[in-house]
Amino acid sequence: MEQTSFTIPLLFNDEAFRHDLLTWYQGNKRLLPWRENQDPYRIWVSEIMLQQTQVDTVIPYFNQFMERYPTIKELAEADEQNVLKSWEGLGYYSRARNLHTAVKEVVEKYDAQVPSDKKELKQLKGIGPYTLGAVLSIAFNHPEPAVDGNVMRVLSRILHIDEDIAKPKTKKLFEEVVKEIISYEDPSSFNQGLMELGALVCHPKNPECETCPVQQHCLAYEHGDQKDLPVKTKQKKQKVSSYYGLVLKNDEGKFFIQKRPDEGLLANMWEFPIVLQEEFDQKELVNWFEVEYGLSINIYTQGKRVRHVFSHVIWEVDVIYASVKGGQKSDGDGKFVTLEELERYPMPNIQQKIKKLIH
DNA sequence: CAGGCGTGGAT
DNA sequence: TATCCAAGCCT
Repeated sequence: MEQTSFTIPLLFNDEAFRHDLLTWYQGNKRLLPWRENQDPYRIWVSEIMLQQTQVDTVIPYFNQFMERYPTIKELAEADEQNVLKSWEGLGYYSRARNLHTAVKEVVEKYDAQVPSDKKELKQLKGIGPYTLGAVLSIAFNHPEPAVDGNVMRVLSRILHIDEDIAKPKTKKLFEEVVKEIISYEDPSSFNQGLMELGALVCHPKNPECETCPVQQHCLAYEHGDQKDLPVKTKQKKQKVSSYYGLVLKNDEGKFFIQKRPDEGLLANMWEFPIVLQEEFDQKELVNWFEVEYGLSINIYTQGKRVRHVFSHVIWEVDVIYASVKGGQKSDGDGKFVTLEELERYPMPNIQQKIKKLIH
């Protein structure tokens, strides 16, 4: 039997819940860099970085990003390559490109002021339902829901909602729930309090119910089945793809790298050339490279296999070392650079692994 | 809607 | 090692 709507139980004391949550949050919130003030730009950047990324991972990136791009205008004027370099290692790189695009739009259309208007904010690249609510509530104190994984987990337990949180439709349900119980006195602390509770107390596994500030409001705790909530369907297993990765060095000791396409996986990041093994056998590599790049290479050894797990695919890259004649040629997005120059190019972690094998 | 889109921490 | 999953968005 599918549940298409949800009504908050009459038993649920939303006023007492707000009070208990806000009191706990006030006394237990972490001191985080993006909580130092309410600068909408800082809140915005932090929310983008925090998408699917843990707080401890974000902190150093956020601090360096703010040091390098203290204001919207400075970010808007930056080269995308430098923005990606600042994002290097953080993952989901389209976040950085979308943020850069959005910031430029804010400079042009809104005089470099982050719009507090819901419709204007929502139209910006990279701002979806969650980030919209987060920026509106945290930066502007608007009573808008900001429903992320924490909020769905916490509220699914509190209100005993067993809808599959992996389904888009379920998030809308939680947004409706939050609209009904959010604090109009302090929407910022309410939204952050729910997330903070999810991060510090109401863990996915082994929730610390005994010390939970809203235990008395929790239906799942009352039922004793908090470990069965939230309901979430499993993700599919990643498929493995095998590649050859070519570390090419010319007579000047420079290495060949290229820029990836402007969309798809690792868009606009740089890499040592790779090719699917199912498309070209190792015997065909020399000819393939000649045809594809117009360069004659000489393979001299095969190195280690590098394994890298992405969110949806696994790469196994056999590293091939080769020399190349001449190599001043740099048509397309490929070029020869020294190891020192290589440091300036944004490269994803899989490529960093390959780079470390150079000796 | 389902699937593409990174990385690292926790168990 | 395997699996989940973390302040999601885009197409």
